[in-house]
Amino acid sequence: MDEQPRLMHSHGVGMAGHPGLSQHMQDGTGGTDGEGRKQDIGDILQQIMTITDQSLDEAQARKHALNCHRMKPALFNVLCEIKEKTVLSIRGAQEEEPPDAQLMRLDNMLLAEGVSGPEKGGGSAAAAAAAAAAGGAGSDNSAEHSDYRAKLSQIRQIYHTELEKYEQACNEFTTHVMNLLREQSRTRPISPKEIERMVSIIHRKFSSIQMQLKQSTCEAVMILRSRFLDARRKRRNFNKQATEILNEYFYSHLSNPYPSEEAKEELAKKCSITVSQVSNWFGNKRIRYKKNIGKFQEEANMYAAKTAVNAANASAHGSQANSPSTPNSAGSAGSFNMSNSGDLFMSVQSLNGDSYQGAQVGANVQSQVDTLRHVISQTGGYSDGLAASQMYSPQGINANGGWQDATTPSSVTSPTEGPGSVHSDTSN
DNA sequence: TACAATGATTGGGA
DNA sequence: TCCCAATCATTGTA
Repeated sequence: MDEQPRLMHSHGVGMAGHPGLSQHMQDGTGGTDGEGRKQDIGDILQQIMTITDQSLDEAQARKHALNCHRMKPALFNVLCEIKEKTVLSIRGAQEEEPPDAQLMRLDNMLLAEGVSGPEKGGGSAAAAAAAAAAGGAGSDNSAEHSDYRAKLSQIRQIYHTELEKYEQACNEFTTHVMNLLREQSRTRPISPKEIERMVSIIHRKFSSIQMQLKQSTCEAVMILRSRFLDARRKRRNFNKQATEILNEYFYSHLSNPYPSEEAKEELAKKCSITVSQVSNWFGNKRIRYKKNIGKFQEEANMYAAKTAVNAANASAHGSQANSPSTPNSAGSAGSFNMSNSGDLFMSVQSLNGDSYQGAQVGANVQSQVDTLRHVISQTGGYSDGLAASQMYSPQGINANGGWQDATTPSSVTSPTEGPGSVHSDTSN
């Protein structure tokens, strides 16, 4: 550091732009003193040239003598400036580089994924976004979600550790090089500008390493994310109970199989699946049912009978028509009410054989029909519902291929429809 | 292994 | 935003 003032005092003014040298030579162009100084410079150059031939001690002594020589600053100034001009002509074009767009993209991505920036929220937000994109969060999904977060956190930790290492290494190396250059500036012409340039070169090199680190981190996040989403894409069939619950709801609301948001949530809870999965299931079911009604008739009959039997059992026990296997089995005030609606009677009427069922329903189902008739006569008050249900086609699909209007009599005819119950049929 | 069943995704319409 | 329709991709079964 204390060598600094000895290197270059100023730039640009004086004879040929070499103030130090000019100061010594300005009055010497025509006099004997000038001749003497030229001789001095010649001596210095000669000494420099021969310094390597001397012994170490001798060289050290000579070095010291040179450092203290009155012409040294001037000579260094000249050499520095020549060097400066040469280097500038080579590197001038590369000096000012615009901020790297690629680096900015990487930074933005790392920030968005929660790898860089504040830890809280970022990663989980990205994971939540990924979860939402893949259809919500169930019990399995939340396990995957936490797995995703754990892995993301691991990536984040590695990234920050490496980044710290790079920064530390960069600082250490920069300091080392600066010290080295300052030390060397005693014996060779090195300007502060050159040291600065060297530092910026080092920083550039390290930032390119940093960019590689960022790129690798981004790649790791992308791989993690795609794996996470792919795992979600792998479907698993719903378990039997879930399918039964969904089917029961579907067939008991056949005139308008559009569960409300509350009903979907309830179904999702009962089936241990997500609301999106419930929506998907109903979407698929409606279309597939409509496309091939005949194929689903037996299933429809079975669920209608099942629901009716459940209703009968519940009725026999003097309570509402709840069963453990039906969506409204919880029996809580907020649960949706799916049985005993007009839909059920629609199915019951179908079972009576006026339409397609006549030829298809087997003896077993026929006995269920008898049971249902019995249930109807016992529970009473259903005649209105029966009449109302006659407004619908057996499958609840109108002539246009769509389901009946949402304002179906199902909610009107339902004898157990309480004010607190959530009826999905009004959702559309 | 072929085929059916089924959950998920995508694009378009209202 | 929800739904429909088509389609994809995986799972289950004969």
